[in-house]
Amino acid sequence: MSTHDQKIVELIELLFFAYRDFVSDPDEILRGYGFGRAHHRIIHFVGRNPGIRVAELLDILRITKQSLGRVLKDLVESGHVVQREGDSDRRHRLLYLTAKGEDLRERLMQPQIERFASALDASGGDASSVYRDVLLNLVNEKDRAEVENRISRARRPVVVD
Amino acid sequence: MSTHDQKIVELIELLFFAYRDFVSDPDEILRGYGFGRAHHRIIHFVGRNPGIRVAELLDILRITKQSLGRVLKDLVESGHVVQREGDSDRRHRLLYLTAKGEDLRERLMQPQIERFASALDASGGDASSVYRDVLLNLVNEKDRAEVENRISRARRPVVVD
DNA sequence: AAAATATGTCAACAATGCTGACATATTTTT
DNA sequence: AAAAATATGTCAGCATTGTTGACATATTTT
Repeated sequence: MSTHDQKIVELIELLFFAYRDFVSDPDEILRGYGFGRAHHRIIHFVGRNPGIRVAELLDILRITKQSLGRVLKDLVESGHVVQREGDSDRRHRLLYLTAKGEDLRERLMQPQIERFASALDASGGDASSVYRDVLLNLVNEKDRAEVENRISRARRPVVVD
Repeated sequence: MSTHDQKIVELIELLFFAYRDFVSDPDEILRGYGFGRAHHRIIHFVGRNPGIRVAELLDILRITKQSLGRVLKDLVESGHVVQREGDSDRRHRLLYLTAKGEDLRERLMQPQIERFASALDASGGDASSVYRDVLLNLVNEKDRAEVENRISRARRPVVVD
């Protein structure tokens, strides 16, 4: 194994450690609600994509309808998410966060924002853009354009009650 | 929310997408063995830390003894991992990969190395070191020194049969 | 009218976390 | 030497979140 590969192995391992700690803060908050990581993902992506369709959410999360359904049901029942009939196509169920859902989304995100802010700060310069490039290029080539588009799309400030 | 925070939210989301795709290659390989992600983690960290103690592995993975035990048993039975009595302390069970285990470790790692190599390449310059810094700084402050030490520790080329 | 699509639901199962209790062997402390 | 602490293993049971496959309903497209 080359020196170059050795360095990469260190990055692979670091990604594990970083991810491990990165999700630990929200995990702890979620416990207080009786929710898990799956709930977090839904809250996050619905919040960032108001009016998202179920099929889109499935494509982002790469899980099955059944897995999503179970967890989504919890969130609708707890009043964090609402479903609306599609306008152009009434088969669609468009998903939105309620004010309560949006509050939770922000609460879960807060420690992650702080963690990233410190990490970028400690890493100096324009670490942010380099780091962003690498992450984006780790995504499957075929999904890269879509992901880039999705993350940078300005969020419409829609909260439904 | 500030522009700065907006940028960070994009990174948070990207981390999800990158991780999602990053683990997908090994996941597919593992299916062929009837193994899962938990098996991969053990194979990886035992391979990188030959002679590691059970307690250390638990600390890295942050799971319980029971969760580890179940999966570790599979790997011992399949002949990928062996346990040896500790030399200085005979209560210890030191873990090693067999040649078969080492082969699998490398096979699982290969697509991840390639993915990283392309991503770093596409991100130009010394993306590697910046990226590394950010990841390391995402790790909990109290664990950072230990993680840094662990990942950069040259692996003793020990394979036991 | 028929076919395709979007969503929901049921039942069963698998992987991988968890808690709590307890057993054994070994080492450390008293 | 006896007692306490430590490292590991194991049992039983349970929770979360993933899976497959089948089928139901409403709606849109052909």
